[in-house]
Amino acid sequence: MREAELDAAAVALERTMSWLRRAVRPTEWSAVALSTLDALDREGPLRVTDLVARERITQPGMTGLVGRLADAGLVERNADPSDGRVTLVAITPAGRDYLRSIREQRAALVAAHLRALTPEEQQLLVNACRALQALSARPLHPEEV
Amino acid sequence: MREAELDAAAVALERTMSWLRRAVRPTEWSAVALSTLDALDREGPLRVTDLVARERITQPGMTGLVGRLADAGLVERNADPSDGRVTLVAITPAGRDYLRSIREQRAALVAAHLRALTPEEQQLLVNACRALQALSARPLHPEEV
DNA sequence: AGCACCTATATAAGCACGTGATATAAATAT
DNA sequence: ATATTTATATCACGTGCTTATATAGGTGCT
Repeated sequence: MREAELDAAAVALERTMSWLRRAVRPTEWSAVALSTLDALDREGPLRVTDLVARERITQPGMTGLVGRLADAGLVERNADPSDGRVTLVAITPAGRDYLRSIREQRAALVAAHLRALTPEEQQLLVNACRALQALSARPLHPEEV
Repeated sequence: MREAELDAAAVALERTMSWLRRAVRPTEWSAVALSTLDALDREGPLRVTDLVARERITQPGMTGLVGRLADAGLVERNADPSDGRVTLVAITPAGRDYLRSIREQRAALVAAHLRALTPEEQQLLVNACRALQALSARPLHPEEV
């Protein structure tokens, strides 16, 4: 029965994800691009290979994305002094600004919807915040499922 | 301060959405396609225009998507007896089967991650289920944000 | 040192799935 | 009846991925 509850929670989360996709205004950058910027913002400079492992995307896809982000000035590519093969990707101030503006805009939209829920429902979601953070902090191993 | 809590919850939800995108295995069908199938499954046959209003997609895009789904046998297009212009789109049994298999697979993956959280965190998420359902049931007006 | 192999990234060609502009056909209004 | 509006379809195109392959740097063995 605890299993059933967890399954129900998983389904609810998945459906909420779908709702969020429809709720947020599409941006000029793809979901992968935003997620990549977020990773660089929170974890500092990363190699292309690291980003490939994080995002569900192929290596050439990530190379192309990094190239477009660099052209737009949102990230910069630097050489790794200790290994001539790798390119270290770092977010720029402009990238941080852009990311923050998107986050604020989306949070405002979602918060507006939250405000329309009942106070009890709002409280339940506020309480669940910690758990959501723990969940979304979980690393993803490519071998699973 | 309640505002701040709601904002924090909104941010946590948004970040969880991003995590879910990375967590789930990409399917042969796009997120829009799955969301469209879900809408047809839960609300019954809909017109192309209804689907356009639900999903963040243009009308030609939806016409194309419906065409591909129909070619794959997941939906069928029928004429509306009361209005010769509209095509009513309905999910087929094969479409339902496919949708169910995806939902089960994703729920299993998310549930596996939930099981790795602390019991308290699990309980918080189980409790928040009702609120998530209420949130994801909210209709989206195109004029907002 | 020299050679084979491995690893990190880049390049190239192609395809899926969107977009905007426009066409067509049915309904509605005058 | 004709004009206008509405619902869908078609067309040409672009972005952002994909797979396959190339290139250049690192590693290990003799």
